[in-house]
Amino acid sequence: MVSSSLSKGERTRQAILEAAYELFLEQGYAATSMRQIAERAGLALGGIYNHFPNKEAIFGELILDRHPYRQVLPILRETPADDPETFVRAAARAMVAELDRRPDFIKLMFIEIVEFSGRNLPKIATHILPEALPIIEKFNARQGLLREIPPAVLFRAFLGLFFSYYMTELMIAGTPFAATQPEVLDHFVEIFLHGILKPPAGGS
Amino acid sequence: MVSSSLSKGERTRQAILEAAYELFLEQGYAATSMRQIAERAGLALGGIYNHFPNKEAIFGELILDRHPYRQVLPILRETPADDPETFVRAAARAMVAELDRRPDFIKLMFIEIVEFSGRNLPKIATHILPEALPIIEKFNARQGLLREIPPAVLFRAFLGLFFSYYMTELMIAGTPFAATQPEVLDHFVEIFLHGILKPPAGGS
DNA sequence: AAAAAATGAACGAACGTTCGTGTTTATTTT
DNA sequence: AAAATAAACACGAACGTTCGTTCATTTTTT
Repeated sequence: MVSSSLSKGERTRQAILEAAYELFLEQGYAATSMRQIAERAGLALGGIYNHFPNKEAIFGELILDRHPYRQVLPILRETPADDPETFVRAAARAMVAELDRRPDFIKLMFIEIVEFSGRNLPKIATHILPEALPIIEKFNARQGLLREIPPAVLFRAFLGLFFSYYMTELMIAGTPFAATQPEVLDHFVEIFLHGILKPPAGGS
Repeated sequence: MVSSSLSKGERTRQAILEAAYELFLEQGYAATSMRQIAERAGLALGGIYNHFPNKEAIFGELILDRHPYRQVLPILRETPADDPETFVRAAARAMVAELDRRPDFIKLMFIEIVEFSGRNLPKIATHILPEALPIIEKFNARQGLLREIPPAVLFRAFLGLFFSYYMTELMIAGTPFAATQPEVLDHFVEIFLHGILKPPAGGS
């Protein structure tokens, strides 16, 4: 009998989490039944309760581990930060590409907000803070080249602007506005770096 | 008998919509039952079906009329646009204040995304375009003072940046990070106007 | 042999919707 | 103005499903 590195119990536990994750994303939390989870995880209905006390416990474990920040922060951490301009440019691209690759992380957070009234948000934020610090430090390290704005605020604005870029891109897909030019992301980078105002005449 | 300006039928119809609206916001769509809606609207269960063919039709009507854009666009339209700088400053404040006043509009949109997989988004976008045009025009009118970025993109970046400001403000309320300084919004305005980079020496 | 995991029938409760019936409002005919 | 008819609205029991959870039992893993 081939033995896995994980115990049998741990393996079905993971299968339950993965099945629930997929179903929550497809249908939301309330619309997903324990029977569906059991079926997709490949075990009988009652078996779930050997691993989780109830339905909400499954969601509670998922929301801590799969969250857009958990998805995006590692990407940003690995983006080289030689100077702010190239960092922002590269980081924006990498972040949007990653969200595009796995849009599901965002949806799980929305489910949390909609169906749990954001009850778990504080726990999530606390859970994630350590990962955000090194990236904030990237803005801090080049402070000499930046306006006098706290690095954490710069970071927050960065996340917000490009996160919303991705969200609106999603929203208008399949609408009459969908004639979106590919350079819009570049415009966003431009705004983040230099602002919307025309530079005073003669400037660089 | 005191007669209202609305017919009896129209009045209970509105009562149903209002009751459903409140309940959807409190619990989400799937977790709200027709019985709850009937009770809060003050009529019997079956009576709902004299006004709506089914549950989804109630939501479909709500999502068209109550949407963060519908809430925010009128505010922005009334903000004076003498020059871009004061316009952005005033508009950002007004927009955040309005979201703060009625946070529920946002949640309804999240419900749409989570529990209907954004199925209604194209309809919503089309529905709202006419209201957005005059505001985009505000950016366009002062094009001489702005970088060469399409006005619609400027508008989108504006909405995205300050919308996300509000969202993150919401998220960190009640967390250890909540020591947010009131000037963060000013920093966001600064970034939107001038960017994050320090101006070249000797600049304005 | 003991513990852990899997099974599926069963439970009571709640779900969205239908339906027959009664009641109120509106419209038409006297 | 009154009476008669039609249309709209309100009711709540009932239908067939499905829900989350429990449980006694069997199978598999330690």
